[in-house]
Amino acid sequence: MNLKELALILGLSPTTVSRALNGYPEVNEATRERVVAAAKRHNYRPNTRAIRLATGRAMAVGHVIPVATRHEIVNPIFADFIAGAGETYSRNDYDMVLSVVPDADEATTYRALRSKGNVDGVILHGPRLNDPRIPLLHEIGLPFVVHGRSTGTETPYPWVDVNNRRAFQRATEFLLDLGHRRIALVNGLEFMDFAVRRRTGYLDALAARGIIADPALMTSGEMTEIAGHRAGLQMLARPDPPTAFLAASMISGMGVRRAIEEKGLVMGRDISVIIHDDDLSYMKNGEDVPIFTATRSSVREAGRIAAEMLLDLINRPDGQVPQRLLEADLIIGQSTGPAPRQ
Amino acid sequence: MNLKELALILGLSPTTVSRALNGYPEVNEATRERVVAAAKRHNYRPNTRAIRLATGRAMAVGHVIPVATRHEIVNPIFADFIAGAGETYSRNDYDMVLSVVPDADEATTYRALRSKGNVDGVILHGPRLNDPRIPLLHEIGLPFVVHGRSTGTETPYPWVDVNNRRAFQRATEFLLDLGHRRIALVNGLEFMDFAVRRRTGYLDALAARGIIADPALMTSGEMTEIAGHRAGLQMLARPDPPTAFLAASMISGMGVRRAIEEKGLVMGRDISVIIHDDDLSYMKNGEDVPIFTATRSSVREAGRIAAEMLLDLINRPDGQVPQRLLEADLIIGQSTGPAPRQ
DNA sequence: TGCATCATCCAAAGCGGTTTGAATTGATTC
DNA sequence: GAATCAATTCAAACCGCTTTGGATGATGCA
Repeated sequence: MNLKELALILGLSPTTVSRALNGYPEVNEATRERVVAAAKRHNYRPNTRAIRLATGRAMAVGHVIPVATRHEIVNPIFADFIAGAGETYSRNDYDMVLSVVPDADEATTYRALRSKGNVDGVILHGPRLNDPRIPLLHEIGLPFVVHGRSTGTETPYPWVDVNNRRAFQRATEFLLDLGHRRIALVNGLEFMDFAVRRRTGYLDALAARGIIADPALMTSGEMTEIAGHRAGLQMLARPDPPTAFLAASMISGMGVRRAIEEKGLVMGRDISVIIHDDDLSYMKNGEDVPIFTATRSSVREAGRIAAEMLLDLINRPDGQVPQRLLEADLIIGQSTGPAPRQ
Repeated sequence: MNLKELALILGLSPTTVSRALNGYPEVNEATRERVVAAAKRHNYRPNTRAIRLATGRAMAVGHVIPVATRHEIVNPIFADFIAGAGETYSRNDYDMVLSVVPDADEATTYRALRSKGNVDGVILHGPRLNDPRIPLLHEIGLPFVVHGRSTGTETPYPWVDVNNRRAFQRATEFLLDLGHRRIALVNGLEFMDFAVRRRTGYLDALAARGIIADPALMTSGEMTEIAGHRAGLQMLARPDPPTAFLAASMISGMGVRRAIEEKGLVMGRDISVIIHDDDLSYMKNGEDVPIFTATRSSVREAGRIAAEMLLDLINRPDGQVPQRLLEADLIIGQSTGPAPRQ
């Protein structure tokens, strides 16, 4: 069932039918009702491909998932971000198209998406310091929203980000208030912007109390259980081990916990741990009582916001450059306690 | 730069340029080279929207992600499955479009995808017993591949699945061989097909040794850390606790481990644990030495296979109904050992 | 030489919608 | 009674490609 057939059945021109269904004012209300009824009855649904060609809009948003060719890791927060964003897209009749691309080909992918007209805009994931993709997207004129920020990028660009610096600063202050002085940072990869901001927050908090950060207590790496475990073991094996850890994620925190327990120590009593909790649906930080004390910010919510921003940007490109900073909550769980007396 | 402009520049008709670029035989080889060179020079990329309308094919594959309205969980294996499938799509110039849909609206979504012509086929995720989506897709004639199977569905349908029954049977046998008699099953939700098959494998192995399964040692629930932890605690608190656990995933296994450790027991010595390992990139089961003894099957690989099947199905619909059963490896790690003497 | 064949290219008709510009009608105004 | 106007409707162009059905010469063969 297509427009022409429907028009024939109704004894109207395709023009009028199209207008009736799209809510244009220049069509008699009685006619419109007749058309709408007929459309429902024959369950007519306009062909998306035709609409897209006719309107010149893709009615689709791209998410480019870079897969690092070295360490083939897909970011686990991805599923939840997508879930958040997807709801927004569905509501607005946009498609979400995912491109899984070896990170070396990312630039090509954006260019192709643009010139082939597959999408009206994109969400940029995992921004790095001075991320080259941002000027690239500006250059090719494809609307975009960054999930995160990119330190070093001069020209303004749309983003939604968690206040990572502030979150880790607060977490560090909280540990300091509990009497901890040797606080370890098990950070994400520090070419990622968020990781650098977190380190800054951590360092700021230490500096504010006149504590000199010990490079031996700072690592950065993949946010996996394994990496967290390894970092934890290494640091706890030192002659002057930390009494507390800041871990980059739920998952690396679990690795740290495993290291603590392997050493015969008890988390929350001997060693404190604070994680950053993205509030992933399949990786909840406890139900009523949180397992970990955590800085929490829902990545799903971030997805929702980013998607709304992008659709806005696509539909009125003249507006301001939207930017949104989300504050993380500090959730007190069972993994922290006063620093043990030496 | 579009086809017409390029044709004008070359002094050729759009027809010839189109054919030259699409490798049709009826164009002079010299002409083809000239066209290809010009296309590259002006970096012409045909408009996808136009191709789609003209050819009547969407050049896109849909993945419908049902978001359960009750427990808002996004399946964590999703990211890796997508990564596997996405590679295949990119290579074949197909788009992957994700629809995040409240599970109640799933049927409507398939119907709409079909009649609006957004996709040429879909991957069905998370099949249940007697899954109504399978007859639905058959009815509306949208090519599809199921990731998993659906017990009770009579007519043949295309699928790729892990041999879950066999995997859990082997895991159970392995524990039995180690002398364990009280083996607990921390299963996924048992309206999911894979969970039922796993239970069957577990029960088969027990029955083959003449062991009567204890209902108190079987739970099914969300595959989260929390749920695994809760199940572990409950069972260990019994007067006749299990000496071994089978856990449905890496994540629920970590919950079980936490329960074991909270009880002051040591995993691999006091209590054995075997998990099913989907080989998720962000959740590796150890590097050289696996943390958990596990039945392992890469969900990413499954994604790759499913995608290839689907594209095949789309491009020659006359063929056989493809079905592919993947066997899981049994990986011996540190989480299992001989059953302790009572 | 005449005719069939082949290689090469093109005009034009789709694909299924949207949108422009104009036509029709009845009511209103002068 | 003619002119004006608003309310409706429609024919046709268009979006940018693919594909059908020729057209045009050159070549092969009897």
